[in-house]
Amino acid sequence: MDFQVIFKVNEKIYLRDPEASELGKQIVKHAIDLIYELGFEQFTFKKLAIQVNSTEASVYRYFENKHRLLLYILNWYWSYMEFLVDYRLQNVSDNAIKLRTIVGLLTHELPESTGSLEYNKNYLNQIVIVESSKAYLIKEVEEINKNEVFKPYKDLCGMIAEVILSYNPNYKYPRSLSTTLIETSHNQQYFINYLPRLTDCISGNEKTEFTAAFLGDLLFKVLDR
Amino acid sequence: MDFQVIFKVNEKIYLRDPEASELGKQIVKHAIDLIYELGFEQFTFKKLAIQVNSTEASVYRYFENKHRLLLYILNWYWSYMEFLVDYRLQNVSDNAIKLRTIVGLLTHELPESTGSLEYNKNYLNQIVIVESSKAYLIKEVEEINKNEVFKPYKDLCGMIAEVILSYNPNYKYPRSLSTTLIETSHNQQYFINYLPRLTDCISGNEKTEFTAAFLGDLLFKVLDR
DNA sequence: CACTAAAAGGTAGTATTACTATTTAAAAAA
DNA sequence: TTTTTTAAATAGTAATACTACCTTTTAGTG
Repeated sequence: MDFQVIFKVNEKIYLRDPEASELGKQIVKHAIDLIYELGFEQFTFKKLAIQVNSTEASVYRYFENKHRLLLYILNWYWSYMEFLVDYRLQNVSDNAIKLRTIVGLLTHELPESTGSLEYNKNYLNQIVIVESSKAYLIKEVEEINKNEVFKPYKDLCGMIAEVILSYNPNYKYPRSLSTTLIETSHNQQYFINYLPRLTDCISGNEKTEFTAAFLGDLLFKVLDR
Repeated sequence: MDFQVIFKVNEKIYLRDPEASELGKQIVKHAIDLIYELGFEQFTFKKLAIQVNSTEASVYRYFENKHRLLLYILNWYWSYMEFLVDYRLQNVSDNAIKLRTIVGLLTHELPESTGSLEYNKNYLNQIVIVESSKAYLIKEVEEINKNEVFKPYKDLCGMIAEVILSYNPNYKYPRSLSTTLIETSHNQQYFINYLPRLTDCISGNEKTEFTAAFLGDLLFKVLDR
């Protein structure tokens, strides 16, 4: 069984729907490659235009600026993650297993699918880890928040919060714990690779499982009393 | 009793010691004001030069670029926070009280001192909340990490980790929990103000105490079993 | 099928940003 | 006082982040 899932990203994020044209699709696809390669700071529309064999001005037809393009990519990711969580929790009745599944999804690479024009999931994952906080840590948050550009993140947070409450209806901070889970999964994965002294991950071979172990331990200790 | 505390910031961070001249001090002081006011993205050396009645090139004599200047400010903050933690834990023998004191320090504004040429502590606090992750979420992390520019952060993390271990010697993730505490304190304080649906803080009047309550609850549940 | 309108994309610019090389001024040492 | 050193300003450049305007392509209509 293999199927393609399409997400409609909030149209306030873009000027012209990148899904509606070949150039648009190339822009998003190559943007993911380039942001991964250069980092968001060094990434420019000029460099992106060269990659897609087009011009800077044409990229500007699709996105107001590179921050909007990042938001587009992250909205896609958050929507996809919410879909994955929902999908993987189907037919699971045990709330503890649900929570473990969520931790697993937040701390591991996205499943690679066979669809042809899909994004590089590994790159996407790294972009989420390194760049996602730059989407909201800006002066214009309140302004752009009015356009619901963070709705997919809030929805994902809400969905996880519901599972937390199902597991322990008396817990007082389901949403804050949910965002802590998400943000800490990014932080720890980043620190393990670049600033390991900020973590307790010592050997290289436990890298992939460390964050899940830490977050799983934390989550159940918090909810089990 | 009132005294001034001076911190020597790692000299690899600057080109010329800003503490050694009047212009240098003005640069740092006004940088804090401007980064607070404009956000790090909109902050430029040109704008800073105008504020200190000098020129762009003169600012460049002190710092290689605005990222280094941010690092300088954060190093100062991390050192100051480590000093404060150490100072406030003197003569406290109860490890639970030590942990509560740490949570309090991480979630509240820095104490305003009466020293004349000091920085605006409120602005500094907001800069830490909003901009600190931008200091390490960059392509050059590994490169600049070699110059020990994150040492004060690691030291603060290490000091908190020690208290965690004193409270519960069996806990397996003292450093990761320590960074989680620090980073989550920033995240939650930010979300409460700008994206409150990502938290469980509903009424405006609990804003100041919410993060401490959430983190205190989390910390002791994690360490008490 | 020709003609028009609308949409998509490209050309060619500008202001700002992020720097640097060179020059001048001020302070310290001889 | 003169020389040397250090600090700061002037005057640039290349790259970035856009914008106004023009051309091409596509779609719709008589």
